Amino acid sequence: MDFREVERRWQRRWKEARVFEPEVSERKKFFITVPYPYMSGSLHIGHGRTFTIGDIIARFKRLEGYNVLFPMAFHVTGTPVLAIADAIRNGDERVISLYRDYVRIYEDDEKKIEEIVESFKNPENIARYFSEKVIEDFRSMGYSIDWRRRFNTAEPIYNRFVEWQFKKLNERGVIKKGKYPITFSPEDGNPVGEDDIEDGDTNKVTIMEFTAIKFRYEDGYLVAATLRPETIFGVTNLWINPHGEYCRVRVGDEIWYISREAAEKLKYQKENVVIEDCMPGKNFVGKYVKEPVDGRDVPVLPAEFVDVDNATGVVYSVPAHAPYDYQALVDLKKNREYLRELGLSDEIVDRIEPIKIIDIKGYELPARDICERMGIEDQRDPRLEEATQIIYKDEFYSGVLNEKCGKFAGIKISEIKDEVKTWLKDMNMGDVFYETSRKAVTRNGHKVIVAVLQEQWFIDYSLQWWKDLGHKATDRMLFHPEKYREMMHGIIDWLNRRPCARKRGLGTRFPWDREWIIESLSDSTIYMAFYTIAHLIRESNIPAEKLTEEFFDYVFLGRGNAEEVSKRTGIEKDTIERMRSEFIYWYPNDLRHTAPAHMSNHLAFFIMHHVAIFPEEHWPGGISLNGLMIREGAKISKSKGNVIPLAHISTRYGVDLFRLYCAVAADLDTVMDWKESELSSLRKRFEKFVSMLEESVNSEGIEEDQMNHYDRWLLSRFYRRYRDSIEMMRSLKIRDAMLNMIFHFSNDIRYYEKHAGEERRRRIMRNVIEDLLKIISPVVPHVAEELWHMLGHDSFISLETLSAPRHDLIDDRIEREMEYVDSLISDIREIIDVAKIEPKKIYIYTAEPWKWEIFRAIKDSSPKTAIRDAMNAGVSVDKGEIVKFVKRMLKEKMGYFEIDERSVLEREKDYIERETGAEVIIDSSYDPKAKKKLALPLKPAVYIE
RNA sequence: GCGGGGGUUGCCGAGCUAGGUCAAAGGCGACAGACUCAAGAUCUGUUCCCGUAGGGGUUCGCCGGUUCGAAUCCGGCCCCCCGCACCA
Repeated sequence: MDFREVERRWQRRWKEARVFEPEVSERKKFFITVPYPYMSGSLHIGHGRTFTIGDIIARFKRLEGYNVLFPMAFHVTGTPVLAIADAIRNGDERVISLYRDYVRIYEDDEKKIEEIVESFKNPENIARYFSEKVIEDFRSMGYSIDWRRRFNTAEPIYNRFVEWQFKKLNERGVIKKGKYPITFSPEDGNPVGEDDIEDGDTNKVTIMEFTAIKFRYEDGYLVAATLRPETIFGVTNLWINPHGEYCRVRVGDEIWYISREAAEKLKYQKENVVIEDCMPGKNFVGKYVKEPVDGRDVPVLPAEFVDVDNATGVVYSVPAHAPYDYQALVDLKKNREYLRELGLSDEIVDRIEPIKIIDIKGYELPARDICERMGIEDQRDPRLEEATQIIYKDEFYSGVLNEKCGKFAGIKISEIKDEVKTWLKDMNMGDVFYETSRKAVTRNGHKVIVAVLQEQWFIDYSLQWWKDLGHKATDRMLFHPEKYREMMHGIIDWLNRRPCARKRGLGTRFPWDREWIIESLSDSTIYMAFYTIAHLIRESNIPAEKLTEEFFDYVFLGRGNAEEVSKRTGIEKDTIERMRSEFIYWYPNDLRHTAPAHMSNHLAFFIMHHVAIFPEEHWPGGISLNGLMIREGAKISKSKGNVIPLAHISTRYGVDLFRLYCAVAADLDTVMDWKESELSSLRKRFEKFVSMLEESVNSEGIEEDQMNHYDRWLLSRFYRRYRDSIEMMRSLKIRDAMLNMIFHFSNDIRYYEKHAGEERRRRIMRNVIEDLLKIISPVVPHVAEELWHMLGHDSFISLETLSAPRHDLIDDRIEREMEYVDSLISDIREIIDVAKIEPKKIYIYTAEPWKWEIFRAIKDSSPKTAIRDAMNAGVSVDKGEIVKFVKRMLKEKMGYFEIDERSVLEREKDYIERETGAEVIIDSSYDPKAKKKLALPLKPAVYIE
């Protein structure tokens, strides 16, 4: 078979006959989506896996009788396409050569390639060029996509849809504007992402929220930052670095004293921050500040461990619970000379005693206890970090605030921490100060700090009602593999406020603030709804302006009426009604197939946005996922140079072969390793399988009354596999189904041929070929279509429906008999091998009838009652013999199944002789080694000479 | 750190949600035989260890437990992978 020719022919005919363009009908429907690809380049085999699996599912659903919609569109919003166009415009050689390579996949003429890449200076051309190519690529992969419904995410009609989405979200009160902390580089004046940070990929930088507590000092506050605001009740003093530089800072109408570094950072976190004047840290030493809760006076003391470049550069001391504080205090008390140098009296430190505010089992005074246990003797000891971690963890989970903590007394830290924080803020005793989790610089060596965006639009996923709905949907949906359901629950819990607008990139303008562009993950959440009407918008040539809020309200939510909407928008009433019914018919999206990488963003938003906007009956039906594809053990990436473009599949491998490989190489949820060697061995086996099928096309099947025992065996095997495979496909065990139907069944065929010969194999295969082709057609549609037509059908197998499995042909007995013979043959082989015999004659002895009687009697017995049951079977044989026999049977763990051993052996005598190369004699009275008595039911005794 | 997943015989990889029929599917690799002048391809067999009669022994990350019986259930430990937001 000329696979390439076959692929092209059927792709052409599918297109001509519009077989994958489903219409609204009475039939049950199935709406499957695979996320649209991002159009910044061409797609490769790795992407191909996901789309291929999606297509296999779509095609299988058609076989099950569903009216299947599988649409596709193109994602172009966001910054990457823009960035690429910029780079090409700026003559960035790396990018230009990368894009030359991409274009070279499709074009031969170097001049033309140059022209095309030149045109990429305009980002729209990039999107357009690759969209067109992807359509070709997907067609060449045989994907059963309805292309009438395609669109790209930068089109005006789609922008209108995204605007509508945001208006609906706003109705629900989840679109908010406010402050938002991000990592930021003051020198670059830009936000920095993980990619921009030195070692950001390996050593993550997260944003920590410190509570800044205001201690009254002179005309303002000395502001100390802490991650443990609940310890404020145990504060004994403040620590300041005497060598640091501290500033008087005007923050709104307050005066704060913090380190210079902190002041610089604060400018990016609060409005109206002005540094007024700076002084050395030691100026503060020995002064007293007022602790805000009880108004106690506490001293400011010097400490070397205080880092002016961490948070506010001022920390408060809780020596009872913080190892650093405890140790610093101990050091200070020991070091009188140092005190004098700084002009401090002994008394100021001697008066300080740790205030214990947390009760916890196993500690008397936690900070002291841990320092003593670890043998820490100095505040510069690096193990203090570890000690802090230990105390923090223990206190957090099992510590309880004691009577010194006012209204928080008696509550566990883990339960009260956030409340203390809010309380401090509400009482204006505290504020928030953000700091990075570690000192970080950008790749150009610029300092990374936390900035707070003051006017950021975001979607507030933290709302409880919303999360509740998300969980509810997650509980009802289908997840495959099932383990992702748990993960989704976790992700929904973790979701928080998320910025949804940016200043740059392609996309939809923010409806209430045209300077902003809706961020491109937020515009790709409920777009499956848009597929249901996209082709009608185009068909009727409806301009984007007419796609108003009330239009979408009616079509997607059934609000208002068509008459009115038609009048207001000028869109034909019929068209509007048609769109409404199209949406009603196809929605919800029954299955979304994609890769697990999208769980925490796309898929979570997919669920959340649906539950916020749509009524329950239109919530997502399910999510299925397949793992990554790697190649020869390595990640597939342009920089590794191991990319195989999707466009090369057809010529280099063959599309059906690729599809089959995707189906069988790995289970859906595991990583698939593309190995050239496996692929070539798969090709050989597949080609052989196909030509074996071709041989049967013109053969005549075998009538049922003409069938022999081997024919029935093969049909039994086939329909058992066919029945099982349908179930496997239903539960998306595509790999198991195909291994079963193609490879395991091939072994059956080979076995059959050994018994019945090649000619008869061709004929018996004609009996099953149509059902076989159907079940494998989702995976290898071109070959299946070709053979289907060779068999004389005019219909498309792609639109056929599965026949019910022939349960009447599944015959346990006949299969057991063959197993029996084969296990006997392998026993004989083993004996020959172990005993090193040149076999001439093989004597086979079947078990005596009384053994069968007992076998029958104990078939349902437990091991404990088997002997008793055997005794009661009424067999007149020596009791000792019976016990010995039953014990052996128990050991063999033989499953009960009754066959007439002797007649099976007689029938298969020739076969056994052929396989063993010796003469076979059954139940002879010649028994020189007294083997017969060793025979068990289903396990004959053997003597070889 | 938080959340999710996993460690299986030379390698890859099923089985482990419903414990026994599991020395454990399948593929790759290796070995032997058939075919061939030869190579390749194909087919057949073998591929944890021992064994001159179909048997025995030791395995499924480590330690322990439940059970007549565990790769499969429970507890602890070690190791590995993935995601963690303003980025598609």
